[in-house]
Amino acid sequence: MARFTIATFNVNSVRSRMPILQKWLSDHPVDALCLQETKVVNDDFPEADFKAMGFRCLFRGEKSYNGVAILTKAPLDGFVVGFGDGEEPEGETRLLRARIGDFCMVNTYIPQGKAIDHPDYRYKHRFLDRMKALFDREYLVSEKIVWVGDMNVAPTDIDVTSPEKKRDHPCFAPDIQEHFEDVKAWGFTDLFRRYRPDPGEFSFFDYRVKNSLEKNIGWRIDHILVTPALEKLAVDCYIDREPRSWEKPSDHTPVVAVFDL
Amino acid sequence: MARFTIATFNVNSVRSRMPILQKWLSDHPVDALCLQETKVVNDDFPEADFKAMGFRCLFRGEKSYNGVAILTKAPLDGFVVGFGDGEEPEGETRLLRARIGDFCMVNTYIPQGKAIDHPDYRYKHRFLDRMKALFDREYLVSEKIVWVGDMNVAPTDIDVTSPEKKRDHPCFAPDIQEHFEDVKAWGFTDLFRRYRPDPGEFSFFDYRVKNSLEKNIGWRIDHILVTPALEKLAVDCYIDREPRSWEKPSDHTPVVAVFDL
DNA sequence: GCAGGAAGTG
DNA sequence: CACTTCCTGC
Repeated sequence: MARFTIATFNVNSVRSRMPILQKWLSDHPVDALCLQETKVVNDDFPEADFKAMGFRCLFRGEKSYNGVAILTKAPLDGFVVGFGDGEEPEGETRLLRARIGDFCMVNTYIPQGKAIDHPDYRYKHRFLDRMKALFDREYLVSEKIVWVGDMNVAPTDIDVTSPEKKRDHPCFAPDIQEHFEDVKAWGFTDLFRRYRPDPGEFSFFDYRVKNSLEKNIGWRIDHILVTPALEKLAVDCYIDREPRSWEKPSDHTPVVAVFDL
Repeated sequence: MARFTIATFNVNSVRSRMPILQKWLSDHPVDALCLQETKVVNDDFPEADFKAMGFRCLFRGEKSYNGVAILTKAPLDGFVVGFGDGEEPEGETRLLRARIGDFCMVNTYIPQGKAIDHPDYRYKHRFLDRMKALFDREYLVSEKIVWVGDMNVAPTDIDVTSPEKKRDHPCFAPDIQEHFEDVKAWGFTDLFRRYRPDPGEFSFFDYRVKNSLEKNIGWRIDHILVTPALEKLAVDCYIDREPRSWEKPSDHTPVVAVFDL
């Protein structure tokens, strides 16, 4: 029986976040780390730094925006960039998938959507459609799948601070919540909620809201979702608020899942 | 008989250099410190930090460029901003003068000049003219005057790495060297050369020259010049290369003079 | 190469 | 608020 930990962390620029990542990883030697918003082209990804920490690196990024990475201690048994559905390749820096052992890891940075009447919101819905199609097409519910990332959806009222004020927010509007639930219904459980049923825990604290961390004004939009086969092996899932309080933090903070394999 | 030490340091942004300054000053408790290129408006000068280290602060800066400061442990007996010659006030963030006891301190950040055929080079010459006129007008050679700063002139062939390649450099061209010598001839001695006659010691190591410090590729353009009355009291003058090797260094490093009063 | 700033993004 | 790019200066 071996411990296996997975973390997801929207770093808001991986290069700016190296000090935070080094510090955090020295205390949290996770087996797999999924990053979003690396904001760096592949050539400039700080691969050497992660290799020095014992990680294999998978990353796909572009200039300024988006960018995802999967970092694992164990060897990777293959990976796919994007949806592989022959449609627009926009997903390439928002979706990265890997197999490690009998594990399927899916790392997504779902579009934020800007506003519910903005064209990007339609793109966000389309992205969720493509996720559903992806699971239907390429995976089995019986597999050990962990789908993590910045989903840019706070699923319920207890996942934000003032739900009433956010009904038309692109990360909280009922239609996007329903759509997200619909994809999850393919076979996923929200692992954090499985272990922490109470309100008031968030993974994102907007830089622009002053003292958001101290006042605990945030959003739970970063998720770790697992299929039943993995849920059985899970022993914990938590949000680590600490890195959000350090010098030069990301506006997000890591979510961690612990398994006993 | 009391020790008195003066240092000059082009900090290339005083705010970015606070860690270096704190570290260096804790080991080198100088009595007076002259800074150049503070790159900060007066309102944002980190006066509290220097006060906490026991300094009185005199500073004049502007946004992004230039900026000079005189920091002293002893009370200041008056100061003047700029030339006070009624001409263009450009000198205001490049020249600061103070009297402490029977000492006259003159701190300059002489214009770099950009290129010998650039208008700024004429301005550099004009600046030197105004310095000469300043000494003629407001000082006596018999006084104890210390003129320090980033002079942006390497006086001789032993003050740079490859003199042959630099004959048309605005900090090394013969005409600027002669002009600088001409001003010094008013009554100043180059205190560093008085104690260190050998080549190969520099106060500026360009960030753009890779491994400039290790390869000792630099310029001696930061100077401490003294009148005879002060030269008599001097006991040493040296360049401290150390801070240039620390994290987030300035491209310049301090020059220190030691007196026995 | 490393500072500072401005304009644009979320 | 803290990223980005692009600009300037030395």
